[in-house]
Amino acid sequence: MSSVKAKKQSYQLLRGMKDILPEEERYWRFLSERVVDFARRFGYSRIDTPVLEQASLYLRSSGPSSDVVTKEMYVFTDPGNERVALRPEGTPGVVRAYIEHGLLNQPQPVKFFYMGPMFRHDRPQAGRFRQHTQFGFEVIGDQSPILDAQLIMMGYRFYKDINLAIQIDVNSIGCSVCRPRYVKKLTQFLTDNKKSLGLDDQERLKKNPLRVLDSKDPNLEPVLQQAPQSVDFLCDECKDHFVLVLEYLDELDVTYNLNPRIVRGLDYYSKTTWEIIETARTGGQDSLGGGGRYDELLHTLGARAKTPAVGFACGVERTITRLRANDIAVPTLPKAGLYIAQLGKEAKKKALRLFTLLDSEGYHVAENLSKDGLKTQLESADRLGVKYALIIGQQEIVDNTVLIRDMENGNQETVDWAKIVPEIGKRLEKGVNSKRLERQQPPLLPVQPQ
RNA sequence: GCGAUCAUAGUUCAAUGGUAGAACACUGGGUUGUGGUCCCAGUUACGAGGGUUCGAUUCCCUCUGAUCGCCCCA
Repeated sequence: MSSVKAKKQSYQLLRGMKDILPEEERYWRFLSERVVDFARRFGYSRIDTPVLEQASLYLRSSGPSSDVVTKEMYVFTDPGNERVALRPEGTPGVVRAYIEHGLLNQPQPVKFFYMGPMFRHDRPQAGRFRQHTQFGFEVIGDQSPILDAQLIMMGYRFYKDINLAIQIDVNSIGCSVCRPRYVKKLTQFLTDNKKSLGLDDQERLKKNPLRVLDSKDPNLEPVLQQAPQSVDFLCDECKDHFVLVLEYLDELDVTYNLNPRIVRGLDYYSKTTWEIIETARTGGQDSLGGGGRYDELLHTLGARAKTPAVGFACGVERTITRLRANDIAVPTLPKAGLYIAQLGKEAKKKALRLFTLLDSEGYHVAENLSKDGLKTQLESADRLGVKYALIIGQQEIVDNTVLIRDMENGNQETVDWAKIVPEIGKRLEKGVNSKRLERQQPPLLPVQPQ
């Protein structure tokens, strides 16, 4: 061994990345359980697609005018010399899977949900990370406006249920038939008002005029008020569709906000678009989720038949941030009802056996078998908030008993080893968290025959 | 990608051109048999690199990261 001090190398998180420590786990568990529950109730099946895809998948789908793909995507050449990308969003992968596996041969529409990491190489900021998690719902293979409405309702209900005050902003941006007419008109209008546009907005006007509607420039506000609105340019089909979406939303008692400025940042949207926005605007990143119809994307990505689709996705980190900021309680993990404390070499062995016995009986048992010192162990039991400590020391080994200590009042009772399971059963009948769900498996170890 | 502010133990904060303190947390102890209070002790930090200086945690530069705003978006 060298005595030369090795230089201490310290490692740190990559920019925009985040560790999720146990302290935050309950929020993640809570949300993912909610998502799974929603999916089950509304008939969505889970789909998990890879984080890595051909880069061209996103270039073709999300579009050359979207920053998400052109500026923010993690693209690189893999060791096999293939251009690959870390997914910046979920929809293209799901669509790819649908086409590739011929899911058009299943009863339509096909309903998917997913939850997983997305990557965007953007400058991190409040509520914005380079790796973030989205859950999303997609319905592929049906053009009915009732699906748009149902998805909007799901997002609405999801946030209502977790007590976050949100509003839904809805718009329709038309289809490949009517949108060009609108874009032309809007471009004309914006060009006429060019002197009111800031530098950023002039750039947008060239690249993607629709996005100018999203501008936060207060000077532009009065101009945008006068701007032509996409809903006034919809073709008959898009108009009928949108009217029905709104009718269904009324029927579903979903309160929404008609917002002609919701245009979304991805190129594939058509007809309905919407965003889920926190009502208590914090100024920064207040969009919790968004979605829209993408009737033309499947075809763009190689589907043989025209296949309409619609979906939305929400940000998990942002949702958790808002839950915490609003002090919204989420369930904590169930606590153990029992704690095994041991003192001495033989007792340690027997404690191990007792743990296994009780665990296989379905009890949730805590321990610090690696510790010595009874004091330390009871301290730990106290911190864990267990109802009973089961103590095994030298005396208990000799007598073949276990000492049951009530942690609330300090009362202790010695119980024969053979009776320990029924004795605990008596005491914990009233306990809420102590008994786990019954399991089918046999005990891992045979009960000690004594 | 642009701009501003910032960077000291696990956490929240101090102090200082002569290498750093506290609180909480953690570990151990207060005669290997008793927790929720108390007492004692201990571990742990100047983000990285370079420059100025006799000497840098302190001043300067670069990098890295964080926060906030813009862009964009979840």
